[in-house]
Amino acid sequence: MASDASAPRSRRDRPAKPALSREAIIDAGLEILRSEGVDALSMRRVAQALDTGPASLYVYVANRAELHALLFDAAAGTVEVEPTDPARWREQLLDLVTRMTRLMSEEYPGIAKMAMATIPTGENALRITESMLSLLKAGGVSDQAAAYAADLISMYATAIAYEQSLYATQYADPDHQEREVQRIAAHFRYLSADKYPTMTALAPFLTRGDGHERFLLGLDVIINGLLATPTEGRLSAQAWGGAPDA
Amino acid sequence: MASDASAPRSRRDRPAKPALSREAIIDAGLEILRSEGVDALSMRRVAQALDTGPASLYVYVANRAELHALLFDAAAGTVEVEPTDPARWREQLLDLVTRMTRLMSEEYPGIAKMAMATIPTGENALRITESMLSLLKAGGVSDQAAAYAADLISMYATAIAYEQSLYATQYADPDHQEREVQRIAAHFRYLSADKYPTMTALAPFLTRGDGHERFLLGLDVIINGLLATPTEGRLSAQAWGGAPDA
DNA sequence: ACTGCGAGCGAACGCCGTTCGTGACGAACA
DNA sequence: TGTTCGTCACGAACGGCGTTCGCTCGCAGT
Repeated sequence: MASDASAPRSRRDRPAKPALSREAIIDAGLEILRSEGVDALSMRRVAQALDTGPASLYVYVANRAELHALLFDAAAGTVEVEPTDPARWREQLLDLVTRMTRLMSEEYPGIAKMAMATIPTGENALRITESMLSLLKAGGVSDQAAAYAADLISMYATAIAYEQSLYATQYADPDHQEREVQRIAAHFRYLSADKYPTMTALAPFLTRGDGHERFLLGLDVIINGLLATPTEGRLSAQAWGGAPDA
Repeated sequence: MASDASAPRSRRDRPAKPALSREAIIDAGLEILRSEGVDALSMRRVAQALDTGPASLYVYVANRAELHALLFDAAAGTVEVEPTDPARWREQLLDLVTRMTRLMSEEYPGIAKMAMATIPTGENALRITESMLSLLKAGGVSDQAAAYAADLISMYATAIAYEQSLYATQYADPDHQEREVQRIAAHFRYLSADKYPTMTALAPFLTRGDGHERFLLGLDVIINGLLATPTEGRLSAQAWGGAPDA
């Protein structure tokens, strides 16, 4: 929302300090999130950025959880969705989920934590869910399967982003990160082959591939599984693919 | 040396206090986790349960993160794995993952948060991973696919448990929880059909099914997807199903 | 009997989320 | 114009957190 220019007088027309508002709080929060990560995002830190005390925020925001929800949806607003093209549904779906994940793991590191803690019900999150459902329907997925798949895929994107953002913040130095992977790989190799026969045998495979490759493969597995799981399988038709009853 | 009757006696005056140890700390932590949830699990709370100050814990535990990792692995120790029976691999896998999820969402509510924050590398976590890999291999999954699937399935179990434990702690009253679901369902129904056509059309499906049913269906989707995704698909054979090169 | 060591722990530091009471000030009203 | 009133801003405080510092003192080794 743009600043209101129609009101000639404001509480404090001093240009020195932009009036406190929900938008100002969200903007400040996003900036902190982007530059300092989610751990730095405290009420006090946001208040400090707005040159005020933490108590002042509570006029516009009920509590920390609400601030987080607002910030998440504001961040989600930067994800653009394109109209569904049925011929390219799978490609579009992969692209959408990739951008969601990138947003949560790179652009606003740590914001995935917020998405895990609450079901996102903000306007922008709904816009993304709408697009995802539309793409799934274009792919010929049944109503019930699409509804559940949207949940599953969102969860996947969020969990992946959460893990990746954790590594990114924990090992800011890429070399350090590489060394950590090597350390774990070595750990696998020294395991007792008696106790962990499969693991030792598969050790080379356990640490293979970079994050993005693994992400795309997981997405493929989910989508293929969706298409391969019968709409009325061994579970009740009502729960999985039947008609709504309410 | 109780010289002053009004002054509290020193802790040292007390005789047989169970000596502080890593095990005692873990036991106390598990008990708090079980009865009060992960949010109550602070260094101070554990110290209090052991009738001491928080500083004393740091002799045995490096920091909060290490305590969490220790607790997670101790909890994982209560999950029993049975020998792989190739004929029943799928059933056994579902059972194993179900028990993992139940552990994290019900028995030790909130412990899933710890599993998301670090790759579990404790002895008991490895035992479970070993079993999972063995079951996947018994199901005819390729080496590379099994290695990745173990990751994917663990992530799924953890994320599901995390969500469920959050609801459980947030809405301790089951009625309240039910009402919350209804509230969200109503929210979906009142969405603008212009902006969210697919969502409004699918609204009845979006809130259907209880947690456990959804959990099992997701697991089915993942396993089916695993079997349906070609070992050498559109991605390089080296990354997905090829032989190790190291 | 003495000594060195290290476990145990009291106290403190600097964070955190949240609440309370108060003061300032524009708007409405007399 | 003067007065009241409601609301926003905010200083201060409360109770909690993780972690560190340095002291005390029981005990093992001599």
